[in-house]
Amino acid sequence: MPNRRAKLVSKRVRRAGSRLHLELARSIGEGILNGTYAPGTLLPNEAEWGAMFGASRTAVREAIKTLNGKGLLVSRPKIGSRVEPRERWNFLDRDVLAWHCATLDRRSLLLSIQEVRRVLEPGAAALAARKRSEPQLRRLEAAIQAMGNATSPEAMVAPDVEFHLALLAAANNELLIPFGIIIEQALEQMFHFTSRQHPRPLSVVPLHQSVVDAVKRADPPAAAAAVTALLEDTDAVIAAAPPIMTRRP
Amino acid sequence: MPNRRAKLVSKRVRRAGSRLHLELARSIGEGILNGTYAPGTLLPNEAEWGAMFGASRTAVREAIKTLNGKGLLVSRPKIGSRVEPRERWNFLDRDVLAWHCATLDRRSLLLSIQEVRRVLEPGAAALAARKRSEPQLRRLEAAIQAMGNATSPEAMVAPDVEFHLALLAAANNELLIPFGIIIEQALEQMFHFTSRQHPRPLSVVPLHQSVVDAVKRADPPAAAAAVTALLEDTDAVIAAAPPIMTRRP
DNA sequence: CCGCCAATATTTGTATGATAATTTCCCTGT
DNA sequence: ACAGGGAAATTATCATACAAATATTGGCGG
Repeated sequence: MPNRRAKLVSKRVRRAGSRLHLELARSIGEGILNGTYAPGTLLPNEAEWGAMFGASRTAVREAIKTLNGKGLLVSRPKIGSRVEPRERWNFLDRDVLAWHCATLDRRSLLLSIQEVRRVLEPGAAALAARKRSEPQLRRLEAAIQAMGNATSPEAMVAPDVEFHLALLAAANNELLIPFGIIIEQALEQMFHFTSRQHPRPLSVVPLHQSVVDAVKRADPPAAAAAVTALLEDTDAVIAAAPPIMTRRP
Repeated sequence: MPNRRAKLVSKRVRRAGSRLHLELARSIGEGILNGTYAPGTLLPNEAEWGAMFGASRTAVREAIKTLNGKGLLVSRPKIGSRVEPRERWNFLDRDVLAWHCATLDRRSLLLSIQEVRRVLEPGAAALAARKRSEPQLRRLEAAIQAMGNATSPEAMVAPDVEFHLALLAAANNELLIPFGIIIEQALEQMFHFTSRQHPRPLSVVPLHQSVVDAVKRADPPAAAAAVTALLEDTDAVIAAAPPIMTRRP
């Protein structure tokens, strides 16, 4: 009975609703993001992964294909799969960003994201002021209204995200859309970051409203300035939070 | 003899060096990008794709996994694979952008890209002026030197790309890195766009140099302004090109 | 001793067929 | 009319075999 594979390697209890190859991708992907498998490293081959996880080569291959598409690794016959240098990683991919978040303390992540937002969002707002359509304006106003209607802090997050995604969309440039996921991450992380204290200053709704006003009257510099003010508000919240306790639960 | 599959559907001659599943991904991906399969459409199931291309279900599944990772579609049992709405598509993925380029005329693409560059690159340069390291400065200067040494127009493209990627890297924010793909596409397309005429004005090297100067002396506003000047130069080249003949060969 | 070439071994790539799991859809019973 | 259950379609996973690609190794000749 030659190659009887040890079946007890991992008593994997598959969570319902979670596909195996997604779980494998997450597991391997997190290992890459957190440095267990550094760039340039030659990963275990497909058979070994399969043995490790108690999964078939098929499932492993599908996971690897997924990671391949995210720029985390490349595979070649006779060589195996090698971790790509970080500059090839697609940090604007939803999963990659999530796995990255799992390895970074929340404050650093937020600072890094805010930096990008300060570069991107004012410019996007200026574009929106020039190119927005009527339905896009309505979408912005609906988001603001939903923010006003929110009764609890967590009910505020979704409309806030929606507002910023709507603003990106109003810029009418599809190449900007992928940046939306970092906004989603930012606001979600902000919510957890400030959960102990007062969630957001009461000024947020007027601040958002002034963005819409500028966009509506097609005033790009004002739109950019209004967004900048909004971001400074967020920066202030981050800066005011206790510098300790930035690890997630 | 019930379901005898027609084997002669496509006399596929596989190009050397191209893996089958990559070819399938490209074929399906282009179909999605060019609107053959609109968002919300239910795609043929895996067996049907296999029959269409004369490939096995295995290869089809790997292609689908790839597209899945790029946000172009989602698959669910009993349902099949459905094309996602455009806002989920990851346009900052190398392949997606390439497939997108194949469906757009070159001028529109360039205008769209330049719009994003004007939003992001000045800000990135300002960040670089504040946070660049010594090795990053050297990388910038090496790129400029290579540009100066270029004898032919096509020899100019690579160092030009390298310069802008180095500038992005000098901003020291990994979330900006994926954006580099757009720059690569932009400069490559620019090269083809202007291939008939004088490739780039002779002023490009000094313009790049002034960016490095500002970054070196840690002057963020000047760095942003220098990059803006560089982008305006590119805009001028695009505007000056003949408005006809924007289709690729 | 060195360089070239061919055999080889290892790993991914593709094919095939079978079974499991998931979820829509319809149908039946009340 | 409605709830619940079963059938059907499709993806998900498994197992196995073979093909293709390529780094390594060993031999051969100069």
